[in-house]
Amino acid sequence: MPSHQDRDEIPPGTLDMLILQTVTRRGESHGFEIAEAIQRASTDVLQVEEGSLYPALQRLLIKGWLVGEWGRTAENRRARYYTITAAGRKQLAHEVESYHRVAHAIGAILRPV
Amino acid sequence: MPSHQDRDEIPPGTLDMLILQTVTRRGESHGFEIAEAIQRASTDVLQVEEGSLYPALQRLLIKGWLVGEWGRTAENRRARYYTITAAGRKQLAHEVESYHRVAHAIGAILRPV
DNA sequence: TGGCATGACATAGAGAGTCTATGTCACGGC
DNA sequence: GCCGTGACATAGACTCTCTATGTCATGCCA
Repeated sequence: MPSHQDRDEIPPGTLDMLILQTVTRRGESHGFEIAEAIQRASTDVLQVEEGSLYPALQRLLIKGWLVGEWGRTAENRRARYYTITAAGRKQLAHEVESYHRVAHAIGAILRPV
Repeated sequence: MPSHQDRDEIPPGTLDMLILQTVTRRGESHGFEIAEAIQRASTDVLQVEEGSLYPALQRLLIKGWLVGEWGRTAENRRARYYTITAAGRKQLAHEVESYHRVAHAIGAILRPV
């Protein structure tokens, strides 16, 4: 039977980018939704643990890249809904650009002439 | 004038893979050569600091993925020459495969339908 | 011959970021 | 009225890269 632990870890430094991107695409979302969306969009390759998710969301709030607002889910649970800010959009653009530049450089090393 | 600090950092977790790949391509190499080769192959996007390089080489020695042998450079400086082992080749293959799987997943999130 | 820049390796400590494990709290079904 | 569950939260361990510093021998050059 296949291992139940065959998911990869989120590469350090990329979680913030993935969260910002997910909130940008989905609009206002709460933590659980964001984590699920990342896992789904990665076809189950990446799984965001709660112990990584919530500290990351705090960072993004503190830096002003997200704003949070307490609300209620469809099942009437309390939840914090996050929205991206203008600064967050700018930051996301920077991170995506940097990510692609680095990924391209690594690709050049892995696939030498 | 352009900033002289516009290089990106090596993403945590990828340095070992880049070193193994570089030693595989170049054959027997010493530390300085490896760092320079990575920087060149990345078209100067990535720079390996000595404080990252030597601990990484120690890790790879301890894990048995590289073997090291003291020798002399062309300029008669002492240097440690590293060669990849069979286990190192296997490990490199694993890391490259995992890297591509994760990169693909992240790409899917960044470029949504 | 004596100082000194340099090549090459090495280590200590800081800082960032993810993970595991655990805890809290309120809703709502039974 | 209890308890599973959704959702948020924190503490601590661990990994890894960086900055800063140190060592040591070679060979140039005054």
